Amino acid sequence: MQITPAELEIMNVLWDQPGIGASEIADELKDDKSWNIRTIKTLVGRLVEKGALTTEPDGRRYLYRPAIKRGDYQKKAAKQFVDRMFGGRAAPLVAHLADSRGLTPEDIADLEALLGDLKK
Amino acid sequence: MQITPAELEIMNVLWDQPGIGASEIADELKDDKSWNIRTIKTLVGRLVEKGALTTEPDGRRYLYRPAIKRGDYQKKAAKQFVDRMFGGRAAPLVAHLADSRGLTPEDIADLEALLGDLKK
DNA sequence: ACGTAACGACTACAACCGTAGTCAACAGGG
DNA sequence: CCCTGTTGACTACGGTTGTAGTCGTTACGT
Repeated sequence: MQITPAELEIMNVLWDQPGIGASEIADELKDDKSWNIRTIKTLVGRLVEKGALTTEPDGRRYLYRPAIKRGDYQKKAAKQFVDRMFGGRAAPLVAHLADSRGLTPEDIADLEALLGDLKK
Repeated sequence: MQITPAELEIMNVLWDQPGIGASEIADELKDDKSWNIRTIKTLVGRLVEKGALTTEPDGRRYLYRPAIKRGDYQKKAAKQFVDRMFGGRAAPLVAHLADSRGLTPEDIADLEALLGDLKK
């Protein structure tokens, strides 16, 4: 199941607040993206078609919630990205992030802890 | 400059062997992708249009080489990916990779070295 | 010298993506 | 009770992407 960047914005809102309707999604996004409510409904509709969202009737409308877990999707996408971009090697990716200051001190601490676990 | 997944395959070949022609690219890819030579030429043409490749006449044909450095592109793509997928945090990405066995022991060693540098 | 094969230039075309409009039904405010 | 706004369903449409075909030219083998 392929989720496009625009669709991912919708998924992110619903992963944070599962079980809301289209207009609540629009409220949530209106500060970042200037999307017409129609656009949001189209994206939601496509996600439902793809099976990425489940629907639950709520009176005259639907409430939506993700059919896949955020972590699962992130894991798959991360693997795919590293494969395509770095031939499957993760270290160069982290090196690039470090180089572009994409790593906060917090990230570095987290990574250290993670590596400690991995070595065991 | 936007490079699509299919185009990236071409770029990867040319980053490894800059200055080859379309049929050499096809040779290089024929084991992994079953692409018609026409398809490859279309992709190459689009990359040239976009300015991602430079051309150099070689008799009756062209030789191609990347106009952008692999590392630069990787860095930009990595940042964009982490922003979209993980809200800019790198640690969760690495955690997912670790979880899906996307990290080789070699990666882990590299990351350790990298973190050593970063802490300084 | 001639046919074949390879080259670049141009064209094709369906699916997908971003962005939105139309339509008919209905719910709620005055 | 009627108007207005909101909802889902369906439709639209230009641009991008993947995948390739056509055409005219030219180099090379025989």
